[in-house]
Amino acid sequence: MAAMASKSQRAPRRTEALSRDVIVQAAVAILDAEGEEALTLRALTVRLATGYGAIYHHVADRDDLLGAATDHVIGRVVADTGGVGKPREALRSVAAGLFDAIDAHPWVGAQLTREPWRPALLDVYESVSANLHALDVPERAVPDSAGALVNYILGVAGQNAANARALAASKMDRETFLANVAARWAQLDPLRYPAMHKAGQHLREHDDREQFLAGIDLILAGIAAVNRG
Amino acid sequence: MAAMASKSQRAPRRTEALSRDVIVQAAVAILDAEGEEALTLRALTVRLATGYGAIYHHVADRDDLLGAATDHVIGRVVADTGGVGKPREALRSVAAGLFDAIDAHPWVGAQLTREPWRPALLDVYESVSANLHALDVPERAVPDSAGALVNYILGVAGQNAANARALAASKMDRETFLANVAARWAQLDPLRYPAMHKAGQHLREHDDREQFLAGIDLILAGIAAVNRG
DNA sequence: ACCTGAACACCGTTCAAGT
DNA sequence: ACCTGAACACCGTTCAAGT
Repeated sequence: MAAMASKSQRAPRRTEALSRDVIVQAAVAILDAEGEEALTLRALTVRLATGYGAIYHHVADRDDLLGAATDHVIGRVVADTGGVGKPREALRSVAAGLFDAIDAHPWVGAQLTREPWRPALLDVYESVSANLHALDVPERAVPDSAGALVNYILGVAGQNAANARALAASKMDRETFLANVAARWAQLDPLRYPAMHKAGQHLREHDDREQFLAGIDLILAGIAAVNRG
Repeated sequence: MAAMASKSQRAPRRTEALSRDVIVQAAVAILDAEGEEALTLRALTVRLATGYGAIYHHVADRDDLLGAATDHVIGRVVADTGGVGKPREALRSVAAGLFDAIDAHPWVGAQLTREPWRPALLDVYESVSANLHALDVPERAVPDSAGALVNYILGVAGQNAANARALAASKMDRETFLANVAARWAQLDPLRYPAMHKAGQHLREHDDREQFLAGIDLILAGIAAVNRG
């Protein structure tokens, strides 16, 4: 009743000061809860109880915000895992840490690829290169080797993001979604698509994280083999 | 003058029938010329001299069209290169063919990752798996090995797309753009980013396509090494 | 300096109406 | 069956105006 007394009541406004960091955290929360396309400027103004201009005062545009959110998630992963243990273990743990972060925040997978010059990926490259160096990979072989690892990680990251989007769009639970994918593959013509047909039959026993790490090991074995010869 | 006689003259309409294929080709032309964000429904109606409904009659929505355009570009690459020569050469030539297609149509790189269940990627997986099989990779090792190769290719594809977008946005020519990237890397603190700092100094001698193929060879060497042991 | 929110230009998509 | 194009719901972004 009291609220109705004055016409055209304002929405309650926030009292604490806004900052780039507060905005980035709100963006991450929206992205985690509802995915990339749910991150609209309107949704942000509602969640932060503020106006458009306030957000644009701290952030250049939507892409800048998406990039900052990605850096926010990836930054600590690399810092926490890059220098731990022997180089081979450190490499595996950077990779696993990235996989887990992208699994928890699938939108990061799409974003990492989109703006590769951002700090997030720079840190990944640097950490991978440093560990390869520690593994006694010859200096001139480091860039190609690091590129193979990082690009592989980016590929998996992108696939994860796509899968998460598809899973969300399907509105099925994870179990039935995977069963559906397997069924679609199994239905493929076994003459035209023998490998995929077969893969459809074995999807149950498949673990994404294990396969990801197997790929890392494969590439590390390749790096070792090439530099031995 | 004659045109002015009747008020509210209609835009000239196409005489030939519209088809999904004609629409896909127009989409590819727009994507190649101006990039992904230039592909608007409005731009399509103008180019095809038709209305929105005509397009939606042949195509589910914008994502469907983007996917069909990707299949259009990738489909023939795999068909043309997958079965040529010895398995190792066939594998290299599928990879190189994909690289060249993505280099010529950078938007494909972003799209391939976005909808991985589409025919485009299915064909790639199948071709890679078949050639690994022909390389005598043990059956149970094929999925992980194919995954490593395909995800690596997708990672590079995504980077290529991002680079093309950045190059277009910068409005520099390729030469000065690369020089700028190199300069930015070279400016990085050599203590915090020693590897990237060094990479900035060698970017001139760097060939993306060579590095891509070096990565393929690295992974193939890894596959061979893991299955030998 | 920091914030408000109406207004602008532009999307993808729909659908009643036409042939 | 195939096509038209006004209309709708919704974007990101701007900017005159407020504190």
